[in-house]
Parts: sequence; C-alpha cells; structure tokens
Amino acid sequence: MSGISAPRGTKDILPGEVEKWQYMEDIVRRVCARYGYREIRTPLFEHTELFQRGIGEATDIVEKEMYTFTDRGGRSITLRPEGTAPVVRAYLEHKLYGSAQPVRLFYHGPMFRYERPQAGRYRQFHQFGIEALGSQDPLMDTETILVALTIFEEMGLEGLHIEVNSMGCPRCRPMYREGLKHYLKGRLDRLCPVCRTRYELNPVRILDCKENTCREELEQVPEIGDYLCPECRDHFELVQRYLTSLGRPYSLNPRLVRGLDYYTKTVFEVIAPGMGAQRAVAGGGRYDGLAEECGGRATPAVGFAAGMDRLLLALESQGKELSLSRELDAFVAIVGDKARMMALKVAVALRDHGFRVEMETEGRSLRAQLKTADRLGAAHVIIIGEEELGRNAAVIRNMEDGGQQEVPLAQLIESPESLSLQKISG
RNA sequence: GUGGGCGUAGCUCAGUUGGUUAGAGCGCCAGGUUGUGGCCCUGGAGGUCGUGGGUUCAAAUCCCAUCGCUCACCCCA
Repeated sequence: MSGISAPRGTKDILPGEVEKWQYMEDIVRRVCARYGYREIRTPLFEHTELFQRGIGEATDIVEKEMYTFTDRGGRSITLRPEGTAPVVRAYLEHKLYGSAQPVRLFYHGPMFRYERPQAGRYRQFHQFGIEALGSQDPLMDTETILVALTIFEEMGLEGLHIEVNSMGCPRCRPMYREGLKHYLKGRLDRLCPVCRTRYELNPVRILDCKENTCREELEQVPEIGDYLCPECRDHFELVQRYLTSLGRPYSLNPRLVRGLDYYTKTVFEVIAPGMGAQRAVAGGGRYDGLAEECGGRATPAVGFAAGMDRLLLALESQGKELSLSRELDAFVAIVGDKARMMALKVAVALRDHGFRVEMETEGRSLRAQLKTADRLGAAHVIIIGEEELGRNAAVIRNMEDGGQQEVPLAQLIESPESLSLQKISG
C-alpha cells in the first residue's frame, strides 16, 4: 500500500511467474524456426499515422484506444497497439521485397491499448505473431493457421477451436456491404442504438453484435459467402481444402468479422475453451491491401497475432503446471567470522565450475542458515567453520538425507565436480 | 465510456446493534539447541483499517466523495 503502484492495466511478472513466459517464448521460437520464420524486433512506438492508415480511422483501436502523445520534437507518436502494421512498415522501409519471397517473420513483445482492464485484457499486454509477406498463395493462409495451432499444441493446450471466414476483397466486399445494408434497411428500428450507427459507418460489424434483438433480426441475413468474387471464392475454397487434407478440424463462421480494417479474404480466430469473455486466444488473416495503404508497393500478406496473457490463463485453467521450483546445488554456510574469507573463495570457485550457489551474508546462527538453505531448496550445504578450517577441510551436508562428509578444501576449490554436488534428482 | 462486486498485517481472512491498547491462521525474524534444516514449543517485529471529508461524546463499522482492484458490457489478443 505504499506510494506508487504499477499503472492501471499493467503488471509485474515476478520470479516464479516469469518462467512460464520463458516457456511460452521458447516454444514460439522453436516452432517458428522449424517453419522458417525469423524474428523481427520493431520499435515499441511508431508515428501515429502508421496506425491511423493501417488499422483504419473508423476502428475502435484508432478512435479511442491508442496511447498517443506528442514528443519534444512536436511529432505525434503512438505506443504500438498491434504488431502487423509495424512489421509491414519495416518490410517496406528496408526493401525486404528485394529478398526471396515470401518473407516469413515473427515477433513477440508488449502492445498497448487504453481500455478498461478485465480478465484477459490489459493496457500493456503481450502478443506474439507471425507475418508472411509477398505471397498471395492460399497455401500461406493455411501455413499461418498451422503455425498457430502447432505452437498451441506444443504448449499443451487442449480443446482449441478454430473458426474461419472470408472477408472478400475490394472488388466483392462493397457488393456484400450493399446487400447487407439492403437487408438491414427495413429493420433499422429494431436494431440496438450502437448498430444503428454502425449501419452507415461499418455495417459488417453488426454481424457480431451480441444483443439478442439484433441477433434475431440477423437470422436471415445474407452471408458474405454468397457475394464473394470468383477469385476470393476459389482462394477460400483452397484454404479449406488444405486444412482438411491435413486433418485439421475447423468451423466456418460466416459471422466472424475482425475489428481491424486491413483484413481481406481469409480471417480466422483460435478460441480456447472455458475462458469466459476473452476467449479468443489468437486471431489473424490475410491483408493484401495494407502495404499499399501504408504508402508502399502492393504486397499480399497473411499473419496472425496471439495474446500471451490469455494463453497463460488458458494453460492455467487447464491445470498445466509451468512454474519451476527454484533449485540450488549448494548453500555455503559460515561458522565464525574467521571463516568468511574462505567461504567466499569456496562459493566463487563452485560458481566458476558451473554450480548454482548462494552463500550466507547475514552472520546468522548455523541453525538459521540451514533453515534458509532448506527454504531455498538447496541440495547441499557446505559448512565452512573455524573448527574445520584448522584441518583445511569443510563439511558437505546432503540436505535430502542429512548425511555429512568432511572433504579437503583444496578438492572443493579445485575439482568440485569430483564431489557429486549436483542437484539431487527426484 | 457504462454497470456490478470488493478494499483490515507480506498472504488468506475475522472484527457483534458504532464503544477502551484492531485480532486469528499462515508467512517472516529470533530463541529453545553458545556448530546442524524439515516436526514441535516460546517470544518478537509488522497495521495511515485504500484516501479525503462529514455525522457522533466515540467510526474499521454510518454518510458523501475520491482512488485502486476485480468482473461484465463495449471491443479485442
């Protein structure tokens, strides 16, 4: 309860918790390497314009969720609310279209959105994601989905559900938009107030409204599948056939609409069971128009982002025990001030030989030191006492069975590996 | 941005219709063992009762405001 706490919607990841993050990050790195995705690290902040143009002015993110400020040079800067636009910017800026296509990239790190925090939603949250730039092949859409699933499986997540849809392209989506508006026109007065404003701004968003009245009105709503142009239809068809050929179950959700404007053709979400409101653990799709929107050359691309905070919640709700207990090979105990110097030498020598070692520093009783060593999970306590010092020896106590042996200090310092000090297994 | 729940020790919580120095368990520190952990016993430290104001002889308790946490809506990862 003292003065300053972490800002709202942020949190510290303490030892004991941080190992779970390292576990997830390791799996992301390994699977991405297998699929040929290489890591890219982009700045945590960008010119505001990148997100305004990339994500879309009419989206919630740009309208009310960005951390935007003016820097000392008068530039408008925004903490990144997502990872795709920065990656596309980097691809264009560094002319990665000059290397072998497609370019496969992955990233992970914090993102920032100004929202009211709740379970599975924070102001600083962590995502990893992949982007494949420079390919319009439906094989890449399938690969993207597959990478997500593979990572989640290796993490040990079970019962994941995948939903796919197609958003069409600049040729066919406007036609669907009109068809949708035509259907909704006579029912406007029965829709919720929010949806009435959506009608003009972004009618497609009405599709995933949760209001019961809206859902009823939507029962006979035309589906985008009926409006897709031949190219989009074929593309979507192939993505699904590839998924099926791999034996990957998925379901078609014609109402799946993503909140960022840049999506075209394939969109998908991965949903974790038993998670309540924030159950979408990853989402992504194709964004063939984004590079041009950012002022670069036309570049078809596809990718996804996954929320690591939510993955952790999902893992914990499935009872996965990821926390590793702290382990220590030895604790160096000191009896008598004259033994301090030798204890320091022994501790340093053991560490130089690769052992995990902590040593006493508070001048406490041996009893208290053993208690501390026990709590730290030390496999052994090496007692450096004035009594043994006279014999150039030290005592090694096995903390599991209580057995003790006296060993020469020279051996302890010069060849500790001969003493079987490794962590007691089991 | 909207709505609900909750703020008492490091943690989990108790605290009667408002009534003296605000408690318990666990954890922490020390002692019992002047050189031996886990179990046990004893002692100790640790609290602006979220914060500010109000009512009252008297507020952890009642009222108002505010901040924070949390859950849901919205939206999304």
